[in-house]
Amino acid sequence: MDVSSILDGLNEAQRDAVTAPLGKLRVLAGAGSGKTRVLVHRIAWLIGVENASPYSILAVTFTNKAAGEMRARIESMLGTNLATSWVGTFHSICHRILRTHHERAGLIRDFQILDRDDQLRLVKRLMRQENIDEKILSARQIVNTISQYKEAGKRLADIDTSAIYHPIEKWIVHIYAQYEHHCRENSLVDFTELLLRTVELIRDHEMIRTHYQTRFQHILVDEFQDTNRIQYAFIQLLVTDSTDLLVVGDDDQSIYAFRGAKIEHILDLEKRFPRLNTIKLEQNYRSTGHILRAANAVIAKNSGRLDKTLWTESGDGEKIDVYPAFNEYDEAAYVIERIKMHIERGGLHQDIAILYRSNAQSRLFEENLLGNDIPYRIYGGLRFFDRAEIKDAIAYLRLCLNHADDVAFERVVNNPPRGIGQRTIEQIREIASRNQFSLWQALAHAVQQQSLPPRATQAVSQFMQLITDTQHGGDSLPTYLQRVIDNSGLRDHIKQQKDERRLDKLENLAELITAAEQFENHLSTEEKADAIGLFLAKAALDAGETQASNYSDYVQLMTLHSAKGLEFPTVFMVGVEEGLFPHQESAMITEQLEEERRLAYVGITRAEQKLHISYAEKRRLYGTTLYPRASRFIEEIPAALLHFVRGTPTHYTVNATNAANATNANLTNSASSQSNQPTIQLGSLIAHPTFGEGTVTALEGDGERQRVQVNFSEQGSKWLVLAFAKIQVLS
DNA sequence: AAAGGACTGTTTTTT
DNA sequence: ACAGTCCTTT
Repeated sequence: MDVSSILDGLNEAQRDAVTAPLGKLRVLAGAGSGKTRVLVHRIAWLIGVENASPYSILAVTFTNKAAGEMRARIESMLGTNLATSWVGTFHSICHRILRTHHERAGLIRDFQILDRDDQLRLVKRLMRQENIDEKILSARQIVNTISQYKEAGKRLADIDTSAIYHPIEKWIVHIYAQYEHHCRENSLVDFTELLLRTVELIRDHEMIRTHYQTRFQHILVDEFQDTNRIQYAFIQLLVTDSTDLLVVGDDDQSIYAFRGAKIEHILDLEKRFPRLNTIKLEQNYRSTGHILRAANAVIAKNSGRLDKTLWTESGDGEKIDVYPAFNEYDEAAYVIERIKMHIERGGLHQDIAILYRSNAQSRLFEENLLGNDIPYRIYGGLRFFDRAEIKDAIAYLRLCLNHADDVAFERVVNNPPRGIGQRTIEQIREIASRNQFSLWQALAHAVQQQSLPPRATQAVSQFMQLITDTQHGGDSLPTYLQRVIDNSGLRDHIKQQKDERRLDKLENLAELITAAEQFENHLSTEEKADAIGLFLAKAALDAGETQASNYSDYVQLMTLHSAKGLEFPTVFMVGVEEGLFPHQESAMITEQLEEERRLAYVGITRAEQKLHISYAEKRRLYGTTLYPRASRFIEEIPAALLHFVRGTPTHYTVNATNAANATNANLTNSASSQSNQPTIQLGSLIAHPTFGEGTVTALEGDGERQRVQVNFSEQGSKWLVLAFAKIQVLS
């Protein structure tokens, strides 16, 4: 691999980053500035020029997708396979370490991973056992607090229980204790535990620590602004004075504080590494000048930034269209209309993304896209391995392999229903906890002692028979999985349901077999021996395809958060209103408001050619009606970059009284309740209780949407919706 | 074991 | 408003 081909096509800053001397380097990569490129080329540089062994490289990402892309790009660039480098998510890397040193970590080799759903089930069960009322303290709250403790590195021993006076907190700690006990007994590890246990392992075992510190001479971390406390601790434990460390990230795109990310990690990195070099990537290859200037202007309002300014060599492009909609229906109609125009001009659906702050906003757009036969895809939602039928099948697989897997046991013991009711299960749990048995052992015990009623004994015996009959006899992963699903009766049960998603569910089960086949095909020879264990880990750590294939022509709908890292020729940012975005809860607290602003920055910088921003002047939310103002983020964009779009003004005379009465009969005291008013028309002089007097400069819409633009002598120009504005027509 | 009715929470999400 | 969950009923 020669030097020039590694540096080909890189700009100066990118080149500086790729060729930087070994040491501690922070690359601040603005949106669309070629961040992944730098990571990929840097690794090629390390291997090709610095003669680094691929074995000495550790590259960490947050998502499986990012890890997969990075590996694929490096491999295609180098023309070799990177088998000995570790490229993966924090969680998959920690999983690998724990599996390797499972005994030292106090785990069995095939320890299982608890996802959030499993955690909740377990905590709920413990709460019932302890008679804690879920109405007073939710299982979710407990799970969240446990995660927070773990993220802070707090084990039970680190919690001073005598200093806790609040009963709720006492209960939480009490359940935490039981939860920990149960997980330790059963070799269960939740997502946060995967990281914490690894950090403790490396911290407390010098041999292991030295091994990895020596091995990983080159450590690269992507999206560093998203690291939480344990992830940061993990990196710090591996990095020594001689480690070549590259962290890449963007403080302006830190949008995950709510899940524990600490922006300080990227901001204050030089405090940890005084010799840190910093390179900023500010040239943007994605968006037009107008869009970038808007993004720069908005983010400039934040404090404590590392201060980047994006620029581009491409032209200004079009202005940003801002559409003040009458209400959310009008907003959707605007977006649909623009999409149709785009298609008529020969554009593709996949060029377009609709981005919103909260998932609930997707519904209206879905309905309208559907109604207009425009193909669309929604990102997010349930991922493949999170679907109930898939989790059921996986639970059967787990139970067949390890009868002592109580989490799997609980999930499938009466699913499909086989007459093992609540009553029986209670008895089994009782036997299990009295004798320190697994639930499976308790079943066997109960059958042997004939301590269950005859019908239950019958049902239980059949269940045990089913599981023991499905032993793993050395078949391949997909063959065995197929057998497990067949024997479980899941398929037949789904067939009998009159669920509308019945066919989808059956398809998903078939898809699971396909996934297992593909997974096994991609394993190396030595990994094949572990195929089942590795597949189970994948099912827990990689939720499967979450997005539509790139080859299909769909309009894309997603939250602003899930849009991070993506780009689209045309972007609609919708619902850009005070209360929604910035969200109500975030508006009062500076840190949270700044995070919302970063989210706005992320949204704006998704657009390549054209950005539309819309907001509704009236919106129904949670059963009430809001009359929001345009978001401050719109005001933070220089007006010269914006083009305000209005519906085609309808220049005809309307009767304010009728219009208002038709739609808003309850509004007394408004102009609507007064008769004998002159009709409102262009040039009418009107009075408004707050804005004073003004002249009508435009009229548009009809019915409930009918509104007027009024130039008030004191307050300037405003749009008012006749249906609720308290207008008095003077002439 | 499925179906109806009350109750709840409602920003963002990966692993 | 509304969807998802829990508990009751049949």
